[in-house]
Amino acid sequence: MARNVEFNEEEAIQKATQVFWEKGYNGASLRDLTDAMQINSSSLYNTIGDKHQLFIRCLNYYIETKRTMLQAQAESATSPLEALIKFIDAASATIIQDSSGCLAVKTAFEISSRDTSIQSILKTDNDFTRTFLSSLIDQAMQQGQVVKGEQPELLADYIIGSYTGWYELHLLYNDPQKIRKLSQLLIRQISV
Amino acid sequence: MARNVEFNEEEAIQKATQVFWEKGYNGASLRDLTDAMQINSSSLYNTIGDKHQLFIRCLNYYIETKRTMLQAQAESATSPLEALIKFIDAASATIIQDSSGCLAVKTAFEISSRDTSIQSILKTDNDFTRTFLSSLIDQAMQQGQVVKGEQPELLADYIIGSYTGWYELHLLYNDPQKIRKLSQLLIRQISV
DNA sequence: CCCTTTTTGAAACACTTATTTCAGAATAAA
DNA sequence: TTTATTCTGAAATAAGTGTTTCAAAAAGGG
Repeated sequence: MARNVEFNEEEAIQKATQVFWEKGYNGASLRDLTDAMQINSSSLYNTIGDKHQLFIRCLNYYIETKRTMLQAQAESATSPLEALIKFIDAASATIIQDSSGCLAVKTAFEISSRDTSIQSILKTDNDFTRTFLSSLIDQAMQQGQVVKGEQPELLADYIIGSYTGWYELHLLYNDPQKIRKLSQLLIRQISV
Repeated sequence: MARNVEFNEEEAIQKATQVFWEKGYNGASLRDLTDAMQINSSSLYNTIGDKHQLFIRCLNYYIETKRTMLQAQAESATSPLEALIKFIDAASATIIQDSSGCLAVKTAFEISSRDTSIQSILKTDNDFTRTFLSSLIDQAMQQGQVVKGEQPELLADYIIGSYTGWYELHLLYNDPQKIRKLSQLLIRQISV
């Protein structure tokens, strides 16, 4: 009945994500994006929408990919504390690998305070991670592997916040050893 | 002999800082900036320079102002641990006040990985804070107010990193109580 | 006062921005 | 094969970008 879409939408989103990741939302122009996606702007506007809608697709794609990776690491653990440690190790390893930082964190600082729809995506992701971590912390406390006396949710936010801090330090110093030491210190602080 | 500059340069830098702070480097247009500074772009280019040079002036102005404020708090303390606690409290209070986050941290995530001159300004500031904090930590350790067994410099980075993390959490949730609890948790973690 | 020097305001600059238009190409059901 | 529908490419759009130009205004020493 009608012509089919020629490009692979998921591949195009991947390419665009890379551009936003490197240059940020404002730093990435539509030409940068369509060049990387190898599609014409009319195709973009016909299927995905405008720059903002494209960014939301990319951000969701990035968040889902990353969450899957981090949790996969934790699931191979044999105890709650080991799962926590694996999660933290995976997080620090990711930071060391990605030279341009975390798209979610970058976005939080670049535009989240001026764009509530994006803010809410990031909050949802944070809420998810907090729930995941505080469940692990709660289990680890009951097994005596993590010091009781602190609220699991607070400790979860503490871990999430540390992760953001490591990203900044890595962006500035590009010193993998620094990040590894900080992540090990965090593990020492929460476990006993 | 010749005409004088009509505008107050420091006031203009202050106004521009506000704009960069709210909108980020890429998000702030030259018209946004000159409107706020209430000067013509020719005056800007004649005295301060282009957008990049203006930003560097603003970033330095911001960093110096903030550093002065935070250290002033610490200096009124009667013991190294109290100085640390006051520094951390002042940091969390600042975060809660500033609805648009920290310009230095925002800049780190927005452009520092692609702009070495700005990266180096941020590094110098971080280095300065680390030296300041690790000196306090060292003194507090010798007085038995902070747990020995960790390197003061690592703990200093730990505090700096936490601070960045709180900023992100505050940008997303705008929940002062959350930041206060996290800063108190940090104080509990380092002191004994 | 004049004269040199510098600053200012308004406009122009060349280029980039995000977005839209539309003729022609591709598609697949009728 | 026709036909209705949708997609694509190239171009056009209008507004915005950072930056420069330049005549006129201001300043103060000679």
